[in-house]
Amino acid sequence: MSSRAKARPREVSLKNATLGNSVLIFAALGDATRLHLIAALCVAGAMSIAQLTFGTSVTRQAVTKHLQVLADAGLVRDFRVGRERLWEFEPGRLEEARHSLQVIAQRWDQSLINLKRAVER
Amino acid sequence: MSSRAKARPREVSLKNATLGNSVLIFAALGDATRLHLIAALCVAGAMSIAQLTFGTSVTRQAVTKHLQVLADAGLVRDFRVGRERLWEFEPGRLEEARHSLQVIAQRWDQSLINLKRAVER
DNA sequence: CGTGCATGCGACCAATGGGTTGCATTTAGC
DNA sequence: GCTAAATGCAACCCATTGGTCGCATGCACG
Repeated sequence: MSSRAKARPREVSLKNATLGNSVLIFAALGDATRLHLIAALCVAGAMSIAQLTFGTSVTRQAVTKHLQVLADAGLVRDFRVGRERLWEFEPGRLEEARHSLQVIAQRWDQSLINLKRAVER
Repeated sequence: MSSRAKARPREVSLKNATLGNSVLIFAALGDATRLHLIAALCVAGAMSIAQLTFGTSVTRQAVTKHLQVLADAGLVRDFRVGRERLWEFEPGRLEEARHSLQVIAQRWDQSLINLKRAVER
């Protein structure tokens, strides 16, 4: 993915590529249970659904659904081992989300600078 | 709930302070309309509800609700000017969210390092 | 080759969230 | 003082989400 291509003069809008992509990620992170799952995968590496369920107060099926949401956001990935399905953390997307936040913050700073410059003129 | 009790020496928790605080922020950011509002406030500074509504495809009341969510997450703040209510972006919390992501990523890196060290031993 | 664990899948349910309409309230300005 | 703009507030609606239960399936392993 990463649709940035040739025709990219200077998109002013924020709702484009950079941020539009992040909505899914932020939404996925905006849930305590899912954040907890990510944390578990972070410290313990790949884990099965049953393992992940142990530690949360919800059922196995609920955990499965949460994992699916995280997968849709590209935050985790799964692979099969025997009769188990292991899930692991995918750090790349997280970095992408962090970058989006930085974009917002920077744009804010730039606006402040512009404002200041306009005042001083 | 959570019937397992005593035999639990080390709470895995990442859900502590740092991240627990961020759930609200991430949830607030996980909506296209709200992200759009933040973007608008970012580039244009403080704006009234009516001004913010112009540009979205939803009603004024919907925008008000979104602003309330953002305010609850500490991402925006408001103040009255005459009969208007102006909203402005609050960069502090965003930085906090970005820091949370970094914490996760770092914990991931650390886990990798630990794993590698354990293997090499 | 049968038993049991780990998971997949679908129906179903309650709560929340995003959105709207309608009406009341405040205040700028003539 | 009256009018109109800007907002507050409450009821209401519907789609999505988080969660459950029940049952089917797949695969290890004795």
